Amino acid sequence: MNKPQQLPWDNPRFRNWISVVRAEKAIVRELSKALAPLDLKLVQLDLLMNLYRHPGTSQHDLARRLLVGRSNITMLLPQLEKQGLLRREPDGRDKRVMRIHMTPKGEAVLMEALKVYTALIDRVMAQSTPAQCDAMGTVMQRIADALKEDDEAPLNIRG
Amino acid sequence: MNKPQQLPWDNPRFRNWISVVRAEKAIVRELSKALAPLDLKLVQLDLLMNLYRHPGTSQHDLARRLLVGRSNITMLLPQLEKQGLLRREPDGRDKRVMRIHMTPKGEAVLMEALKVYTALIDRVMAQSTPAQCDAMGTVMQRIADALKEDDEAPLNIRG
DNA sequence: ACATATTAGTTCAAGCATGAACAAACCGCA
DNA sequence: TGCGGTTTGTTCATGCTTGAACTAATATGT
Repeated sequence: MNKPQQLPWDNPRFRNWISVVRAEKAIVRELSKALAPLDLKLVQLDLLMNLYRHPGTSQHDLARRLLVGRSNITMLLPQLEKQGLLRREPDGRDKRVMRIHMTPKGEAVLMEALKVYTALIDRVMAQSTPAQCDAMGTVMQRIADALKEDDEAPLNIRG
Repeated sequence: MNKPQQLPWDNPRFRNWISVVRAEKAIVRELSKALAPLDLKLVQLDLLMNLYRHPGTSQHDLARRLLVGRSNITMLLPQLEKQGLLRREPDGRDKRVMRIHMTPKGEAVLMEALKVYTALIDRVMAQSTPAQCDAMGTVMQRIADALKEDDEAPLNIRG
């Protein structure tokens, strides 16, 4: 129909968001390349990072925190287990759940990967002030919070 | 196992970046849901947005700007062409290249999708000040610029 | 002009993520 | 105890993305 009076590209908030998307894409590409020597993919690093902060977690909780399907975890774990980065052991009380633990090798690889990761982040943020970075983090945190409320309290009408 | 003196989670820049990743993921999920009624996927919207700003572009340039493979464009276009959102016509001078143009229907759908997009962005950024949003945009722009220099192929999206 | 290199687009096999359907284990309540 | 209902993890078919070959057209160098 008729064009909107104001194109999104004239909207400062929208333009700023587009910058986010582009930067995120660029970082993902760069980080993927940087992780190749460690034989780690981004999703695998994501998993290890979560696992480090939640030792002995279940596959279900892992999937929930990583925002991926449970079946994805099922197919992701054997790769990492085969590489000796983690081990799965059945829960004693609930025979359905598998508890995931990192191995020392897993921690070592994670630390190496995190060095690469932080080096990249430090590099690309070096030209912005800490105050700017914090402002960015604040905005992002609020975005995630705003959308998290949607998921947990889906009060809006679904039809 | 010697742990690094400073874990990345203690690094403000890294923590701020993690917020970016989470926010971006959340927005992507939310936007995908919001675009479903328009029968548009995110990559398709991405393509239309690029096409709007670069009418008559070639598939090769589209792929380069969208940071996807050329084969991806080849398989993406027929869907959109079948929906009547764009048309492909051969270049008069170079018989290898196809020029992509949006149809009026394509523009209409794009505008509808952009309304949804901007509404979402406006909503999640409403609780941050314009100054904070601009700071965020500045940081992101610098990140993209820093990584653009790495790439030998200059992708000049800003027109 | 002709041989070679390069480029645009396509095809195809492989890798990944998703969600529905499923089995096993657990929970709750009578 | 026993019977539905729920939860955990797996399997499988589907769709998406990629990168390597491939064809056709163009550019380049001698």
